[in-house]
Formats: sequence, C-alpha cells, structure tokens
Amino acid sequence: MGGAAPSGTTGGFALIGNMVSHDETRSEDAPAQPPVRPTLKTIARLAGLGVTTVSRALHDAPDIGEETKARVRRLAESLGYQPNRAGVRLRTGRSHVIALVLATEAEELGINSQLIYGISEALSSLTYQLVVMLHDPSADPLGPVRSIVEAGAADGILFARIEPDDARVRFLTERGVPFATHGRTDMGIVHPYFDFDNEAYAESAVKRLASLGRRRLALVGPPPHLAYARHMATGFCRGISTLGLEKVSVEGIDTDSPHERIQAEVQRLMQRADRPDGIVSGGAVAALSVTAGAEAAGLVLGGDFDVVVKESSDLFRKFRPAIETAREDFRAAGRWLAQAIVGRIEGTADADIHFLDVPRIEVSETMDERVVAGGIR
Amino acid sequence: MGGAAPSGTTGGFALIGNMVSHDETRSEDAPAQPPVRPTLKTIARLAGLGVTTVSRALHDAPDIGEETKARVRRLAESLGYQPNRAGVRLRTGRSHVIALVLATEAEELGINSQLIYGISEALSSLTYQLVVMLHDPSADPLGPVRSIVEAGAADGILFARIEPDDARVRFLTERGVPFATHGRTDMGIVHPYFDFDNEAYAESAVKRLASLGRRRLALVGPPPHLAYARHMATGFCRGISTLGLEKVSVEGIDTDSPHERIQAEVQRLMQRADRPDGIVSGGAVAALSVTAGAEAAGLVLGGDFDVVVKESSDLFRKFRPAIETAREDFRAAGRWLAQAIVGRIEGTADADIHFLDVPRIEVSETMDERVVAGGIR
DNA sequence: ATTCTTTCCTGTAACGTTACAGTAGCCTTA
DNA sequence: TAAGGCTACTGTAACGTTACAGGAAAGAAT
Repeated sequence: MGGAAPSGTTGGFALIGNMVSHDETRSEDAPAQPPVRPTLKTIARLAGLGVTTVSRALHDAPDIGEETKARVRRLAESLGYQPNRAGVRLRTGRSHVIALVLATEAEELGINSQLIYGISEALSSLTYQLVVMLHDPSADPLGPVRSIVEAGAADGILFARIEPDDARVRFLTERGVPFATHGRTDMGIVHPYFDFDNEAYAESAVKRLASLGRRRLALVGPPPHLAYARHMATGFCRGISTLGLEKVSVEGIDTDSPHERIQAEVQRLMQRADRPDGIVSGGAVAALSVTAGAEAAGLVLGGDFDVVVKESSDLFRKFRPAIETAREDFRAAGRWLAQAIVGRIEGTADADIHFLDVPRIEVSETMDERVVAGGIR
Repeated sequence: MGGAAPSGTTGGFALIGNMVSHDETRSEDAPAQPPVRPTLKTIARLAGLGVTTVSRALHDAPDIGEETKARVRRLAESLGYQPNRAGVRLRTGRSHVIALVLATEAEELGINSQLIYGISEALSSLTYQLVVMLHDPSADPLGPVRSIVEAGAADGILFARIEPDDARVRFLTERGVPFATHGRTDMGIVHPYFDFDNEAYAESAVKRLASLGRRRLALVGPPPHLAYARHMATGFCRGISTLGLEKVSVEGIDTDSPHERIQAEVQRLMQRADRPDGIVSGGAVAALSVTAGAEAAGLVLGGDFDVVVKESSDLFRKFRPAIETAREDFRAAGRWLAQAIVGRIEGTADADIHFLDVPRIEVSETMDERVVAGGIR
C-alpha cells in the first residue's frame, strides 16, 4: 500500500505518504527477543506433570490433588500463562466472543458508545471478547446475523432496533443460537431482552406536560417499523385520554428523520391555529430539531410550549434545562445484556429473563420552581 | 441443559449432535436441524482430492491446476464454506483480530461510535474482526495493551489519546507488535498514525475570530498530558502573534473538565475587565460549557463574543450555527486506521505512513452575512 | 533408453487444548 | 487373600488448518 490514499476518504485531507524508509538505523522488523508464550506443555514440563493434569488442575477438576493444584496454579501465575484462545476454541467449539450488530443509522448522541462501554465493561470480567459488526440497514436485514452464524464467529449475538416481527429473532431462535436484544418483539418468542419502558415513558411525559399546564400534545415517535414505536404511541394515547387532553397528530416524520424535515414539519405544525403546546420526543436529536422548528415559528420554549425528551447523556440537563428529560441508561443496558447473553451461553441464565427499565422524568430545579409557582415562567 | 453436551462442534456455536433424533416436538434447546459446518475435509471428500489440495486451491497457490481450482471454488461456494478461524489461528498464529482500546473518559458526542463505525466498515471487507476493549484511565496505562499482547488477543492494536511520551507506543514498539494510533507522539518513533492537524486548526480558528473582529482570544484546550494539547497551543499562539492579537490565559480547565468547572471558570473570566471576546475550544462539549459560562456572565454569543469549536457531528451546525465549527471526521479516521493497521500486519504498508487531516472552518450562511456586513450582528 | 524438469497433487505433522479411556497405587471390605 | 473401590495422575486422539517434504505422471533433453 505504501502511501496510497485509502479509498473512501472524504475530501479535505492531505496525505503525507512517506514510502521512503531507507535509513535503517534500527531494523524494526526483527523483534529482539520474541518472548515465547507459555503453554500447558511448558507448565507440565516444569512441574513434572502431564499436560492433561495441568489442564485439569487449572480447571479445578475434582480428581486432582489439592497440593498439585496449588503448585500448578503458582507456576501458571508466575509464568503469566494465559490459555491460547485458538486452542480452546478449536477443541471446544466455543469462541468466547460476543458479537454486537450495530446499525449506523440514527446515531443518537453516542448511545452506541455507551452500549459498547457497558458491554465491554461486563465482558472483561467474564473473559469474553466483544466484536462489533456493522449492519447496512439498506441491505438484507439478516445479513450480518446470518454470516456470524455461518462463520461461527461468536457464541452469542446482541442487537437492537427490534421490529415487532423481527426476522433476526426468528432466524436465531430457529438455529438455536444464543442472543439477547435491546428492545422486544411482539412475537411471543422467549429470549433475554433489555428494554426501556417506552409506554410508561410516554405516559409520564404526557403527565408531566399536563402538570405544566399543557393541553394539546403531539408525539414525535420512533420510526414506525420499530417495535417500540407502538409502545410509545400506546402510552402517549393512554396519557392523553386518562387526563382528558387533546392529541395533535404529526405526520410523516419520526425520530430518525433528517433534521431539516423535522424542523420544517414542526414549524408548519406550530403555525397552525390548533397547534400543540406540548411535544413528546422519542429521541434526543429529534427533540432539538423539534425545538428549533417551534422556535422558527416564533414560539418560546417554556412559555408557548414545552418538550419532553428521552436522552442517554446529560446534555439536555446541562445545556437545555428548559427541556424536560427522562434518562435512558445505555451503559447499564450494555452491562445487563452482556451478563444475560453470557448466562444464556453458559446455561446459567433462564431464557425468559428480561429487564424493563423504568423511566423517570427528572425534575430540574428550575422546573420545580415552575411547578410550585403553578404557572409558566 | 437438556441433552448431552456436544463432544466436538465446528464453529462458535454449540451444536447438538444431529444423530440423536429423539422427541421431535420442540425440546427447547435442541435445534431442529443442526447444520454441520463444512470443512476442508468435506470439500476434499466431495471433490475426491486431498485436504491440502483443497486448502491450496482456495488460496490460489501456483501449483494447483486451474481446472481443479475452479472446481474446488465452486464446491466451497455451494457449501457455503468459511474457513474455521480457530483452525487458522492455531496453525498460523494469526488471529485476524484488531483490538481497539478505548478510554471511556471524555466521550465527545459519539466520537468513539464514529471511530468504531469507520474501523468496522473497513475491516469487514478485509476479513478482520474488531474487538473493543475498555481502558480504565485511573489504572495502569499499559494495562489493556499489555494484556492483549500477552494473551495474543489481536494481530494489531489501535488506540488514541496519545501522550507526548507514550508508554504504550514504547511498549508495543519494543515488542514488535503492530499498532496504529489516532494522534501522534513527540518520541520520534516511526509508526502509522492518523492525526487531526490541531496546530492548523487553532491557527485558523484564531484567524476566523480575527476576521469577525475579535481581538482578545482565549483557548480552552485539551488536557495538557495529551500530545495534541501542545499542538493546539502552538497554533493558537502563532495565530495570535501573527495577527497581533492579545491572548488571555485560561487556568485550571481543559476540554475534559466537568461542565460545571468550565462554566464557572469561563463565567469568572468573562466578568473581568480584560475579558476575551473570542474563545477557541478543543472539544464540542467544552464549547457548550464555555458558551453557557459566557452567557451566564450576561454576554451574547455573536455579539459580545464568538466561539470556534472542533466537532465530529453536525450538531453545532444544525442547532447552534452561531458557533463556528471545524469538522473532524472520526469515521474517516477509523477507516484509515483500519487499513493502515492491516497493511502493517500483512506487510503491505510501510511503517511510517501517516495522515494529517486538514481542518477547515466551515462558514455557515449566517456567518457569511456577518462577514459581508463587516460587523457583528 | 535414461535422466531431468515440470506439473499437479498428497500425506504427515504440528499449532494448544480438552474429552475420554485408561492405570498404578493404596485403602476398604468380605 | 482377593475383590472392589477409591485417589491421583497419564497418554492418546481429535478439533481444522497450513508448512513441508515428497511423489507420480508426463513431457523434454540428453
């Protein structure tokens, strides 16, 4: 490759390709002393034992003497022995790998980072590795999942953006491959999942807006093909009817829509006579677009309208405290999913474990004052 | 677990032996038809060839007949043959894994997601896998890198947040382990890296602020222990002296500082008589804190002061267009790093390839008007 | 006719691990 | 005393792959 520019770079870069490396002050390709990694054989030789004995000693098998186990463990420790993953994998068929399949679309302010952090964090103490694979949403939805299964690339698979009837869930269930999801289907298939209770979120968001004196509410929900779109809509409608409020329908946009589309649509909406005075957003970036649209219509946040958003970072509370937030913790979700999938793989966890994360709309101080004052600032 | 554990399974998944076909209702963890993964042996048997021949045919070795190669390839294709990674890894010692070591601190609006997307994207066509590992910054800085090397967990390592004298760079160079970094050291050690030209960024940010009529500038830079802190400071100072501006020092905060600290410090700064009227920020979140601090001091963005920020998303341009932005593309960085490290591993790329991403301060339309009008709105 | 080349293919061994089927030695029990 | 049963350990084989040394067949050169 030398100094050739990699394909697929965007404009505006300068490549300083330096394929001249003639001055050989230090021949870097020859490592000084290749440190030989210890294997079971190394330990066995040193301990005067058979390889099998060493293996079983390190696995704490019942038919190995306590004194021998201790000796082997000490030796392994002092040599820095780490089992060769390839050997284990080849012999046992277990890769000790968890695959996370990610869609790049609709990145919501680093939620995937948070998910990855949580998973990595939990896996590191479980001697599993996380491999991340990208999924092109325009291609076959089964693509990555199928290739992982066919290549035996992982012991278990994690994914999100679940549809009510999800082909991946069906496929993996048929194949008997362990998986866990962020989100849940309507299919009645039992599997581990972590979900945010979007129904409860939407309902309490409606309540919150009502407590701020808002009467005509709109929902900018997730893309309708995702399972939680229905949950959120259900909670929203129940809140509306319980409290006797009015619902204003929003057409043609969802939280995945481009900023310009959301902003334009909300602006149009807010210029109508029957405009909403409260909006529930299913996503963080969308809430910013919504607010921008309403402000473009000349309305004032906190005065003419309020917005409730579900967010995973602290950005709103720090920088737009006038927007009400419910916190969704993706890092915790990642931790939970990692533990669930490993439990499932190792047979220590039941298939129908799940976790429903209860939303809590956090009341900032300024908001409290507003409620106490009984009005809108 | 219901049935007996499989004695020898092919891939990463536990396959229950299909020879036992007892009750076929749905015994929960017995998959209907466990598809036996084809191996070289399978193909060899079907083709009436030796295993070695098949292996060499698939590798396009010169000593295999063209007709045989074609036949083997057709067969492999039709069986959906995928080489067993464990077998390859055990035999060749090559894992086909790239490890990305991430620090969770200072997540800047999903930059790590973007980096991961870029790396995954590039690796997927290179038949390498990305494993993500977390690094606790409070622990031994060498920790994850050392354990990857000692466990032979990856063929190459990627990391960022480089220090001027970086222990990881030194360690991996000594061990002869391929690595590539986002950012560069001052150590003079030759290795592949991708860096954003922070020196040029800071200088052009200063120029931009000057063109907006700003005369007294401050820099909120990266944490001083990181290599690019110096680069940014250098560019900032050069811009200041070239243009004959004044520099206002900021003490005790950097882009990693908590929001409250930055906001409080900037507020204090902006209440001084000799307050700056332009601020260059090294990070996106910090820029928001800076702006919040200045506004808390009663100043108006675009009127009393301006801010320039380096960001990786489109958030500022969409939602705070009054803040000037330079775009840093982490996804492109990820793609480049993936290609560089694989090139390094496979010996097709030189060690001293690097890529310096040239910043461009993007001028929004409103900003253009401001400049054309020659004043501050 | 013999030797040498070239072409195309093959068998064996080994990577590090674990499942399995032993075995030697000793201690109980009848 | 013999049979049986523990305890503590061992050797072999196999997982799927590739490096290596080789080898048969056929044509070319002597």
